[in-house]
Amino acid sequence: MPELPEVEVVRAGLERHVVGARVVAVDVLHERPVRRDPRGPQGFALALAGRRITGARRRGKYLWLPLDDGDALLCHLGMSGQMLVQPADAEPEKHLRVRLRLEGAAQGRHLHFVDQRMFGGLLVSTGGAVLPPEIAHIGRDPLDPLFDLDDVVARVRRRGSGIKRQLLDQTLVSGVGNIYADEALWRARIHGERPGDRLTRAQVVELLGHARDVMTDALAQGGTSFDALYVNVNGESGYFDRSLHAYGREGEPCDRCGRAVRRVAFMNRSSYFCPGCQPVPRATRRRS
DNA sequence: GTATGTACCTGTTTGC
DNA sequence: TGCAAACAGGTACATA
Repeated sequence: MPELPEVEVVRAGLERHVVGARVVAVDVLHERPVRRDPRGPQGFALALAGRRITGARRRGKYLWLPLDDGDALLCHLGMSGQMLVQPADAEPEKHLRVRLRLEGAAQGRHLHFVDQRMFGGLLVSTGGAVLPPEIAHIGRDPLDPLFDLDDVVARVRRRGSGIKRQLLDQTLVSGVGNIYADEALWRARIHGERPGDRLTRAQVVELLGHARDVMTDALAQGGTSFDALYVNVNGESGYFDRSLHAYGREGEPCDRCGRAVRRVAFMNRSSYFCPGCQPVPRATRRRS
């Protein structure tokens, strides 16, 4: 389940393996992953053909490959997306959706966009080499040198929404997904349903620091992986899941206090927290 | 602008 | 054994 660390691993892999390559031809094998490109599948393929890849950049969970004409190939991995650099004669993956045939720096190789659940996608962003306009609304992530901590803290403390929902709001702070939100909240000993406007400045600063740290730690280990869906650009799985304290640990003892980790429904998914270290706020206590 | 809920998508697991 | 429901969850969009 790609979050910021996994996307960064993919970005770094693409930077190493495909920058400088020219796209010779594009095969769109399924239309859904290019649904956000207004040109349609054929227009998408035509817009990419002949272009040279000049870089590999990222903001939050989005990554893009700037092209030599000032446009960019914008990519989101969604739930199950992969970008794989493969030999030209490689057997196509079961869920191969888009194939870019490359020459030049990646002579004889293909870039495969593989995505089982197809929440991810690709599009050619007009004039998007520096920052695709399609993701101009996405906030900077905590690993970005220009991340404005004071501004984010102030905005969090102005809203009454639960702090976990805010952590997952990519316009506020990007890159944090369900897994790392639960881990950062566990580290900060804050329950995800605590309203942002009821937290102190120091608490929000500490929480965002933990969000940054948990993603930095994951990045150092090559990203998190829970199943075969996530592999990096060379097909190698990450293994950060061994270091998780909250996510996916329902019923297991908290590593800090020993209380059983609980799971609750949250936004059509799950939240994991320690009822000892992360007390449920009073206003929502009756619901749990 | 804020707050909240839901559709999208497929493979696997769980329950009857 | 077989089928249905639940589950995983990031993003865009709708609604109030």
